[in-house]
Amino acid sequence: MATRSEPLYVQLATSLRAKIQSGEYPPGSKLPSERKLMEVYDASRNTVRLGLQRLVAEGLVFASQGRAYMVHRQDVLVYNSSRSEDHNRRLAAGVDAWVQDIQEQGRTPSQEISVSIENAGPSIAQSLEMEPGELVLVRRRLRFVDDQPWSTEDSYYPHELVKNTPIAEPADIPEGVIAYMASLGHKQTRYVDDVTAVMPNPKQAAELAVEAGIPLLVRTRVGYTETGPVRVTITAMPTDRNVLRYELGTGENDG
Amino acid sequence: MATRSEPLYVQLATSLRAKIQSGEYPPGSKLPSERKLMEVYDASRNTVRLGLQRLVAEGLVFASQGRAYMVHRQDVLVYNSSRSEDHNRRLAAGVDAWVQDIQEQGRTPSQEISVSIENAGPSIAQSLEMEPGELVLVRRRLRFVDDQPWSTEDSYYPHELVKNTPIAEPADIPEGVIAYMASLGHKQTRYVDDVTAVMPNPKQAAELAVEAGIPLLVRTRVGYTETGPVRVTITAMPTDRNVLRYELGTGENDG
DNA sequence: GAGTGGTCTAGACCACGTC
DNA sequence: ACGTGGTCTAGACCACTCA
Repeated sequence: MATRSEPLYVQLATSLRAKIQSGEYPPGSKLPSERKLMEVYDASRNTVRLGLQRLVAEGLVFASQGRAYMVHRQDVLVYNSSRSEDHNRRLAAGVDAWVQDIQEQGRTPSQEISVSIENAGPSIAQSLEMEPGELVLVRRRLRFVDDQPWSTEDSYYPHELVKNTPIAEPADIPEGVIAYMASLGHKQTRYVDDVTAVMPNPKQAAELAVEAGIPLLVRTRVGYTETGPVRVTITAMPTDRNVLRYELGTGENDG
Repeated sequence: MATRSEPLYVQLATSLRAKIQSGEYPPGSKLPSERKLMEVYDASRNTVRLGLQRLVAEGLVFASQGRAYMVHRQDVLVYNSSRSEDHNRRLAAGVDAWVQDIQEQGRTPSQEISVSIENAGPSIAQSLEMEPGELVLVRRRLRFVDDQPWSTEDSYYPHELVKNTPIAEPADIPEGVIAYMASLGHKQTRYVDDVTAVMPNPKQAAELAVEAGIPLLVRTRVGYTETGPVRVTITAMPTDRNVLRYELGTGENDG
């Protein structure tokens, strides 16, 4: 099977992985300590750590100082991306779509909002069809579920469009930003989402409290009115607690 | 800023990361060797490796035996998920939507198909509203772009629905599976996509030739006819070469 | 063959959690 | 106080790539 024999630390990882998947170490349980595993697998501590690290990188287990390695628990909520800008639905609820999605799953959402004015970077400028360096208003939201950090959502607007409006204030907008912009004459009629995933950088890892080995799902949404793009929203969601959902019917893309 | 001073290997990673992002080590270039970095940062080899490993885990650089660490190149293609089941478009092209997407970006797509009959696992069974253990036909596709592995796509069908049809053969279906199933009386009218990301397990990493630190984007699509689900497709795409796109218009989700 | 990363050992001390 | 993981050293030999 293997060309030679596999490295010791790979064997150790394979062995522990099998025990986790078989239920010998169920979600939430502790693994034996590194020193214990040294004896069991007759390996040095560094080798044991290499093997454990592999499981951490797969997102199977996580470690923290002073405590034993623990098997990861899954607790995933669904964020329905295809209806998240639904105008009627938002108005009926009086809250934003994410808040409603989370409440429907029996959880308590909250968010911290901060607002700043920045120079558009190259990618934001391109999406908004502006020149790099032009002013954009940035609305950053850190979202919590049951007081645990859950996702970040950063929206970029051309500054000219939203200055001196409630959008430029760091507070909730009851009817939602989309509806408010429509009342200003900027009614968004089309959205393009690009979805990818990255490993968190240190800043993101701290902000969202993600364990090592958990990727971030990144959705970049550009909102268009009849005349052009007016908003870019970048949402970052740790995949150990989020699934992004799109519901599609036939006929909508036949044009 | 930091509570104390940061660990040496973190400082090393931070320093190298900055040099990569500033362009001192551009994409495709080589990093100094581990032994060289030992001198520069006055650290042991293990410590140097810890720091480099951090950059590998972020997907910034990759390593392979006998060669220097190299800064990762990006080469990303777009897969437009919202139109991928578009009936008219598929018929016009005579090829499947993924093939058309790739060709439109000036690249050469190809795929290997294999077919098997399996017992449905719990998650597949639930999606197809079957009992676990009932027979499903599995159509696995390994997709290539310019002869490089690009993504995998595994489709699951209730065996009763497709046995003794071309779908059960490991070959291309010129008009596409969706159109063929429609001609059998199973016209899919609605799709639900769940998107998440995972770190590849060893098997996936080998099959798709992904470097360490690159997450896989995983799309699970369930296709429904008027009477119920008839197909589950799981697509796995390394995020260093794929972006998933959804185009949404207002009105489509107002129900 | 020289240089690279990959694997591995056998120690040491520190920081943190739990008791 | 004790056990846990976190950081770090100073070696060694192996496997692979490239000139």
